[in-house]
Amino acid sequence: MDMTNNRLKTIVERLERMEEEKQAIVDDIKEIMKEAKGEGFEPKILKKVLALRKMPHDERERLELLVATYMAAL
Amino acid sequence: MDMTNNRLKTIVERLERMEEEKQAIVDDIKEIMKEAKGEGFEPKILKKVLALRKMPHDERERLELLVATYMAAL
Amino acid sequence: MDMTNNRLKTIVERLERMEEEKQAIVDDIKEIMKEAKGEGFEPKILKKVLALRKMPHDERERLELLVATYMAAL
Amino acid sequence: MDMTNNRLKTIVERLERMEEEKQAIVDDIKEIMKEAKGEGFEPKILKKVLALRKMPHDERERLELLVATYMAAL
DNA sequence: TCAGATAAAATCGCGC
DNA sequence: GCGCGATTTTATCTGA
Repeated sequence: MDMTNNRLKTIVERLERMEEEKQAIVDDIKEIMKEAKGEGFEPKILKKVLALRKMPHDERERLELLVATYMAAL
Repeated sequence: MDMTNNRLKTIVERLERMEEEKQAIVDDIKEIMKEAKGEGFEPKILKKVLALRKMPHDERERLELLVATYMAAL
Repeated sequence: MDMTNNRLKTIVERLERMEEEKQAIVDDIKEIMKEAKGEGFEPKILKKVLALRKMPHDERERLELLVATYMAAL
Repeated sequence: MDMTNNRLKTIVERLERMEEEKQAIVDDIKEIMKEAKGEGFEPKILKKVLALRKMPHDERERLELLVATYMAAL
């Protein structure tokens, strides 16, 4: 058998497995959101909370980039 | 202690863990694409192949037929 | 007055005007798509048709051939 | 002649004209960036400046959304 | 040419 | 079911 075809098959199947895993996690997240909603927590607000908790990292990176940019601009 | 706050904390932390896992998989997929590219497989084509394999057969036919129809009408 | 600052101002304002024009066209395109949908044409297919007509003929053939090759190899 | 085909043709050609206009503007913006670069202004910085000048609007919207969200969450 | 950053487009999920 | 807003994915661009 052609080894190149074999290699392609291996790659595609690996990617497909990983896409499945990813999708499974996405589904789990949705499921948790749904449960939380059933307990009175709004998904919309939960998402906002997650975003806010994640923000400090992003925000710090953004600030560092801006500082570097303007240092370079001078 | 307020059980509702505790419950909320549990939910948020679970979601954050899952988001991390998801991100790890996304990074892995990128890594594999990169490797595949190094072996001569075009990521762009690989993505198209994955999309085609994922799509229901009849849906794919429907799209192709419609595109052909529109093209012919022009 | 500092001529360099003046020049910078001119450049920035020109760019801002062009960004606005660009956005106006983007909005118009969306509007036409919406109208077309109302007449029974699927925006998704219309976009594919536009992409196909825009793509150089040989590039299109190259992509289709590669996809077919990969699919066949699996 | 089939009026539907005619209508489709009209729509597609309108869209193609608008895409051309859009592309022309995109090209103009690039051209100006290039000129500015020739005069010593870095495109990277210019883009940052444009983003900053545009931000107040976006930022205000973001804040208003946050306020509304948390009011709703209470 | 390539990786990393930016912007554009497509998709998804909510609310009406 | 449809439009709208948010998220995710794809394509483009710039600098190394």
